[in-house]
Amino acid sequence: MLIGEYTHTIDDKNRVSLPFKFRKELGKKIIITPGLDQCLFIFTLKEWAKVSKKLSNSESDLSFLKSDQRSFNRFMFGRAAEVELDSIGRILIPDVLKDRIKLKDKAVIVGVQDRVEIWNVDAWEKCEVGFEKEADRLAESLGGKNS
Amino acid sequence: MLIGEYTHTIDDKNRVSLPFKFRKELGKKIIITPGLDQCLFIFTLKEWAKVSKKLSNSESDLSFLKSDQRSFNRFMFGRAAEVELDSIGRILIPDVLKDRIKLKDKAVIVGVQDRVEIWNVDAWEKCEVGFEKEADRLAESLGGKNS
DNA sequence: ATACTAAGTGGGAAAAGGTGGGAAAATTTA
DNA sequence: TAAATTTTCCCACCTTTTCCCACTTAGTAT
Repeated sequence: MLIGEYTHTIDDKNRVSLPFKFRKELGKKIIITPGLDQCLFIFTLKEWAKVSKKLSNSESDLSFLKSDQRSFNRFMFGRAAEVELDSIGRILIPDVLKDRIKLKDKAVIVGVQDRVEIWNVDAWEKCEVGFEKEADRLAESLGGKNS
Repeated sequence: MLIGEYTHTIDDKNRVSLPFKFRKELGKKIIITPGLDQCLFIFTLKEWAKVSKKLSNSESDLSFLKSDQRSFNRFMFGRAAEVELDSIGRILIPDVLKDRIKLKDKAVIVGVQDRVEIWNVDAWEKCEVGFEKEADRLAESLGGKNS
């Protein structure tokens, strides 16, 4: 399971170390895509296979017939990239994606169960403040659903 | 069952001894996460497996499509860590979590049935005062719901 | 009272993990 | 085709973490 939060440097060659603890589970190649809430998603190849299957087969197999679906799939697939880790576990973040979330020289790398998220440092901090305010409400609301 | 309250030192390497009485039940590895009410939760791996399953299985498998779910999962998984006890029963508290509840050089470690909680000393004392005042009302409220 | 044990605290040395940079390879451009 | 720029691969450094050993304090028994 991918869990935990790390702040790593993006060097002048656009390289970022993926946290050592994630590497075994992520494998040698990963898929990086635009994520929701102004972050990037990283999936294992296996997880990506599931996700992309789910995204296409929502109701009909002909997902391109639904306008919303078309838009969302363009968003996710259109700028997704398969990226290989170098010999010591670093990846290159494609420029489109880097610019999208305004990454500078630091990035926060977060494990969220089955996926990894990449965040702009400031955006992540704001997000964390939000969690703390909302945690009780979210817990109550999710607690209610599952029980 | 995990019960009792202990005050232990946090040394300059962020290490804390888990109370001897908890060690057998906790095992060699534990999961530490942000908790509700400004404390930290410690789960056994087994207990964590249950908790994380509950958190992920919303309705669809693509839990990242739901905004509340994303937030809460970032809150819980994003700052969780799997931590191994050293040879004499100490754990390292990750900086993010230590800062979150403003731990200094002492921590209160509390057994609460299936989990252990870590508290800032002052916060715990306030909390205790609160219990004493509220105990009757809480008892009524819980008694009413369950019976 | 002293010695012994059990549990918690502290610190130094070795290893791990993250960062940076140079040279080789590849690609682009003139 | 050659020069220039970008990308890739590999090696080296350095900080942080981990591991191990020793000390301290409190409780207990002889």
